[in-house]
Amino acid sequence: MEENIFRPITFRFRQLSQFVSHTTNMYDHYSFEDAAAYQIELAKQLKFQPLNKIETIAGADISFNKNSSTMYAGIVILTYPGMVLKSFALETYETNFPYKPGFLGFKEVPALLKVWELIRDKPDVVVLDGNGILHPRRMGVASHFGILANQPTIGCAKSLLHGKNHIPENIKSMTSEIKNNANELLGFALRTKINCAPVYVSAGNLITADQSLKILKNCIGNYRIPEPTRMVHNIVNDFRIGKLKAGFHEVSTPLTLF
DNA sequence: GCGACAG
DNA sequence: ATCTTGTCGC
Repeated sequence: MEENIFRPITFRFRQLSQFVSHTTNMYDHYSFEDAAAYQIELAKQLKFQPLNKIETIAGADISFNKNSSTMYAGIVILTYPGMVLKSFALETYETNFPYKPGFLGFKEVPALLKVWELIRDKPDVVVLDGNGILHPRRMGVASHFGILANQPTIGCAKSLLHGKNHIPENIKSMTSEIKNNANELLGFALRTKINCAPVYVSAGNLITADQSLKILKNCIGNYRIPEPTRMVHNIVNDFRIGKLKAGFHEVSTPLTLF
């Protein structure tokens, strides 16, 4: 079998170990064309299988100053379904890949993999701020992270990137299916709070669509944004403005922070 | 060609 | 995503 010389060289060495030892984003020089091809390759590795025991759940997110290449990445670990904050990790990372709809993973995933290394006890599942397979190439940020970290993930986006759905009833926990042009079910709109826009839930990797939805329903608190995402968003923001420091943090004092 | 478009 | 004041609605 000879090697295909037209295969972009960038496909050969983009595994987890290639990211964690670096401080800057190895995707920075990808063209959008190569990035799209890479997403299609990654999508072939997706697996959707039931998760049996879920005792901890994580939220992962990025914060950054406008026009800055410094990303403030964070991951929080909560009990499930208790939603009690146990620990969190924070780290900065340099990225120059621009934001473009459909390519969020290239901007955020390398930074998230860097913080992921700091987490002592890996959670059973990670919720990402964005989509899983609810994506034109089935490779939203949650699926992208899930493949490279070989970790169960769920995508939870605040607005719709791809697909069509009917609006879920204006009742807490109501859902509606989201399908693509080929009429394939890719995710759900979930009404987390009355009179608020729904969030969009999809499987990332190593989990099923139905289970992703069921889990996120158990993460709804008194806000529109489900607890794992809401907490990590608050924490990475405090990290960005200097109120929290990089590193791994255990939360000894129980309960209601943030 | 036109409209849509996660964070 | 971030920058921001007031304001409408439950």
